[in-house]
Amino acid sequence: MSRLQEMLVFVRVVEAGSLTAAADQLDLAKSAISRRLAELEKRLGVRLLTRTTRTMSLTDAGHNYFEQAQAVLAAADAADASVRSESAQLAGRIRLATPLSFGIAHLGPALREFALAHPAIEFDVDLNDRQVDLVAEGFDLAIRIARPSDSQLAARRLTTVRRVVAASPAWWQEHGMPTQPAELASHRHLEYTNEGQSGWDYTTADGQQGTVRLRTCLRASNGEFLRDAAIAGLGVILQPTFLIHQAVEAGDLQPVLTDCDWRDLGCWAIYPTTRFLPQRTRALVDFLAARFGAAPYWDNCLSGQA
Amino acid sequence: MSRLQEMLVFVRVVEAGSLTAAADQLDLAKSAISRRLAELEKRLGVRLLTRTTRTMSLTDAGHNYFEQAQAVLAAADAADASVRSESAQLAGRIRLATPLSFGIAHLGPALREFALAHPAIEFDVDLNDRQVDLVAEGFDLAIRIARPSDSQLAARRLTTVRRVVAASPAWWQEHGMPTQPAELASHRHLEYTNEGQSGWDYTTADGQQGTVRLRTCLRASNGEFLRDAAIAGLGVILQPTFLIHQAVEAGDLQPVLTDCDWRDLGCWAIYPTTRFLPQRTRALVDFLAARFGAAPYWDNCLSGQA
DNA sequence: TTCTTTGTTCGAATATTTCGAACTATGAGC
DNA sequence: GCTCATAGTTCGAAATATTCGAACAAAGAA
Repeated sequence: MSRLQEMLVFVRVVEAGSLTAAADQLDLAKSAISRRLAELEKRLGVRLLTRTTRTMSLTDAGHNYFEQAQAVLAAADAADASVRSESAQLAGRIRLATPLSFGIAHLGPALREFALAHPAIEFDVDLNDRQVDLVAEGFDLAIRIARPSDSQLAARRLTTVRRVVAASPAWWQEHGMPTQPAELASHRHLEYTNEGQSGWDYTTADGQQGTVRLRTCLRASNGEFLRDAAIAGLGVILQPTFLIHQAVEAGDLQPVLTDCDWRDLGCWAIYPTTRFLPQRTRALVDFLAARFGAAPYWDNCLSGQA
Repeated sequence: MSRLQEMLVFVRVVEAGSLTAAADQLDLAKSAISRRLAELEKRLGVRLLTRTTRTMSLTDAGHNYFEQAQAVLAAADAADASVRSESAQLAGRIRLATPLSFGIAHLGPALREFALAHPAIEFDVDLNDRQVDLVAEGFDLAIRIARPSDSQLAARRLTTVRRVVAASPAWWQEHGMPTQPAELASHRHLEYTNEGQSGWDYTTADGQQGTVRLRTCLRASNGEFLRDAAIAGLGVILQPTFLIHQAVEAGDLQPVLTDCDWRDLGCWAIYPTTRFLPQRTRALVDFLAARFGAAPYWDNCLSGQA
C-alpha cells in the first residue's frame, strides 16, 4: 500500500532515463525498482513506459501519470514541510554537484562546517567540471560559476565571483605593467577553454566600457592549471579571485588594474523547479549564501591594492 | 516510508472524531492507528492532535496538515484514476447508507445485479432511516429521498420519487372519492413524522397550484407502517409510489387524483466533496441512475389510471 | 558476430506492519 | 465523590511486504 513510494520510483525512473540510474539515486537494488514499477503498472492496469533493454519511452498514460505523480510528491513534501517543527533536526541526504576547483578550495570547508552543525544530514558530493543534468542525474543541488541559462531550473546567487587580471611579478617586470586595460593587448594570455568570447569586457572605475583582446599562448580546461602556468611566468590570466587569492597573497601572482570590473560571473546554487525543495537543502543554500556573503573572504587579497 | 498511509490514517481519524471509529472504517486494529499516528507526529516533530481518552482536538499544525493531507490523498487518487485502464476491473469497498424501506425494496435488487457484474467490489450497506454523517462515519455514498441541504456534500439525482394520494377502496367508498385536491380536506390522513409542512402542496394538470390540509389521525416515522394502516382502512396517505406500488397493483390501495403533481422529492445519491470519488463509486451511481431511470418501474402502477 | 549493459525473475533475508491482549486514564453517570 | 465503561497506549509475537543479490535474457554497440 506504499503508493507514494511507487510514484517516487516511477518519477525518478522517468527523470533518470533508466531503471539502473534510478536505482543508484534511490539507493535501491534495480530489482526492487523493476518490481515496484511492475506492481504499479499492474495496479493501474496500464503500461506506463515501454522498455526494452536499451530504450525507454513513456506511453501516453505514462506521460499523464508522470506529471500528476510529480505534483503529488511535491504536495506531500510540502505538506510535511509546512508543519514540520523548527526544532526537528534536519535529516536526509543532499546530493550536490560542484565544479572541481571551487569545490575543493571553498565549498569543502563550508560544507564541513555545515555538516558538523547538522549531523543527521548525509552528503553526496560530485566534484566535476562537466555540466551535469540535475534532473536526469538526480541531484538536489548544483553549484555553478556563472549564471545558468536553463530556465527549467531555479537559481539563487550565493556570492560574487570577481575576476582579476594577474601574472607573475616577473612577467610584469619583463613586459611592462599596464595602467590601462587597452595596454593588455600586447600581452599573451592563458585561456580558459569555453571562455566563449574572444575578448575581455571591462568597465573602468570612471565608468568607461571596452573590450581588450589578447593573443593566446596556452589554453586549458582547468583554472588551477592555468594559474600555475601564470605563476611560472607563461602569461597573463583573467581568473576568479577564489582561485588565485592564495597565490596573490603569497606574492606568486600580481594582480593589475584591480579597480577595473571584469564582468562578475557570480556563484550560483541551482536546483530543479519540478521537485519540492526540502528544508535541508534550503538550509544549506542559506548557509552558503551567508557564509560567503556579498564580499567573500577570498577577495581580501585585493583589499590592499584596489 | 508509507507516508500516504499515514496521511490517510490521520485524515480518517480527524473525520471520524476518534481513533476507534477510524480503525473501524479502515479495518485496522486501533493499536495500528495509534502507532501510525504516533509515528507521523514523531516524523514531523510536531503534535497534530491533542488527545485524552475522551476528547480529541486538532492543534494548529494539525489543522493545517489535515487540509493539505486531504488534498494530497485526493490528488493521488485522481492521478491513479486518470490513467487506470478501463479494462482493469473495479475493485475495493463501497460503504453506503440508505433509508430502510427503499433499501430493502429497490436498492437491494439493484445492488445485487451490480455486485454480480463487479465481483471484486465489496459492499458495506447500512440500512437506517436516521440521517448519517457521511464524513464522520466514513461512508462513500448515501441514498436519500428528498434533496439534501448540506452544501458540504455533492448530490446527484438518481430518479424521481413521485408521491400519490391513496387509501383503501373501502375508504373511498365510505368517504367519497375526491375529484379535486381541495375535496381531500374532509378526509383524515396518516402522517409521516417530520413531514415538515402542515399541508400538501399540489399542482393540477391544468397548472393550478394550491395546498390542502387534512386532519391527522395517525402519525408514524415509517412509511410501510403507514401504508399498512392505509390498507387497513385507517385513512389517506400521501406516499412515494416506490412504497405503495405493489399495494396498488394488488388492489389493496387505490390512488386518486393521479394527474395531480404532489411535489417530486427525488431520489439522490450524495457523497463527500472533500474526498476523491473512486471509479467504483461513480460506476455504482451511474448504474443506479440508469437502472431506475427517469420513469422508474414502480411508477407503472399509475400508468393505467393517470 | 561478440560483448557489454540493461531489465527481469527468483528465493532467501530483512524490515515493516499488524494484531490482540493487557494496561492506564478520563470523564460520564449515579 | 465514587464507580465504571470506554478510549488511547504499549508490548511482544505473527503476518506481511520489501529488499537484496545472483542468475538470466535480450538489445544494441563495437
